[in-house]
Amino acid sequence: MPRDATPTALKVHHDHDRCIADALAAAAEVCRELGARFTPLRRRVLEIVWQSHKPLGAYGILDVLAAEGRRPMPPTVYRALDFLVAKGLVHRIPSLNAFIGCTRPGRRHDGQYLICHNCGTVAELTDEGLNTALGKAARGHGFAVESVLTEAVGLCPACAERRKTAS
Amino acid sequence: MPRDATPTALKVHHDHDRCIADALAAAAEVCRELGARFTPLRRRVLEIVWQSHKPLGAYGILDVLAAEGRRPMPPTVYRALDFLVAKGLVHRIPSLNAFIGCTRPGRRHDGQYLICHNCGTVAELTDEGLNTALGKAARGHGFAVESVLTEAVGLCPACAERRKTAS
DNA sequence: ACTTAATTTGCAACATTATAACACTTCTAT
DNA sequence: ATAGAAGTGTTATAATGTTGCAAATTAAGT
Ligand SMILES: [Zn+2]
Ligand SMILES: [Zn+2]
Ligand SMILES: [Zn+2]
Ligand SMILES: [Zn+2]
Repeated sequence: MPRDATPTALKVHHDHDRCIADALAAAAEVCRELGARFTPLRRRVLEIVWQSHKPLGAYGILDVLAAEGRRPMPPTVYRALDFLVAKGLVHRIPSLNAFIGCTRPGRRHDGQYLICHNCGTVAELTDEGLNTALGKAARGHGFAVESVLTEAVGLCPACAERRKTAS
Repeated sequence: MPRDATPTALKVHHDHDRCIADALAAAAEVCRELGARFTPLRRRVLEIVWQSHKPLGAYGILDVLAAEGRRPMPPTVYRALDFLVAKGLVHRIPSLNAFIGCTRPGRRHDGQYLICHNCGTVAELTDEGLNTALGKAARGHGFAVESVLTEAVGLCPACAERRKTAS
């Protein structure tokens, strides 16, 4: 896969079940490599995050789990999310208080998140050039960057198309 | 002032009272130009935000106002903050749930925020090159960026110096 | 000046997001 | 088997943010 292929979230049609299956398999592999435990709860939370096309909040995850009989309390879900974020399997989008599955798990990376203000989907870019450029600019002022999170708000391709057609 | 002069927050010594006075004067001017009302409450909230060297949360502002006799309720402060953010006088840092005074009020801009994980100060950069680079990358995937917010976490010059000296 | 409309602030109640503390269970390693 | 570590369940609470309506203030028109 080319380094900057268009993020799945920006593609109109794709086999999302496959996305989920791949993500879970990759997560299991990452955990195995890191010696971390990919427990049923963590697996299920990751799956729920991936099943949502939009970023999902912790309480949204709780609702899904509640609907399927389990009745976990907030700390349970937050702990699973903390784990998934720490292992780089999920990203938190601070401006949305919500989480999305990482499309490039395994390697550590700083992402750029493209948030559609019309449909709410979020796509993840990983442009290292942007990060190094910021690192350089900050360094010029004596600031040593360790991690970066970029949130862009705008209109996704699907919504732009829809808007054009409607007019 | 050169376009990318080092942000005030990264300078070790400066006359912060002067910072605050300048910011309030600039805010009054911006509001006048926009035909917006710079009421005492809004002015006071902006002042409180500027008086803090670190980003301040809405409830932190409430505490300051409460300590001086006034007992405003959360909506009062949130509305003042909404106004100040809308007019570009204050920025919200989502990952901190907190606010900082804008160092370049007036012109609309997307900033990069340098958050020191040691002392908590935040400096604002405004590197348009970074924003246009992200805009271009996103556009390559069909996404039309409208606004960007970049949060970098790392070590500020003062803390780096302190750490070097201590070792 | 007087009236009216719009904006701003006060206030009460509530909604959402996140964490602390501790008990209990499950897994891992010796 | 047993001890320690890691994970989960549970209760309660903290921190952050919003809705809706009433009262006060301000701006604008007559
Ligand atoms: Zn990622
Ligand atoms: Zn969209
Ligand atoms: Zn600014
Ligand atoms: Zn610092």
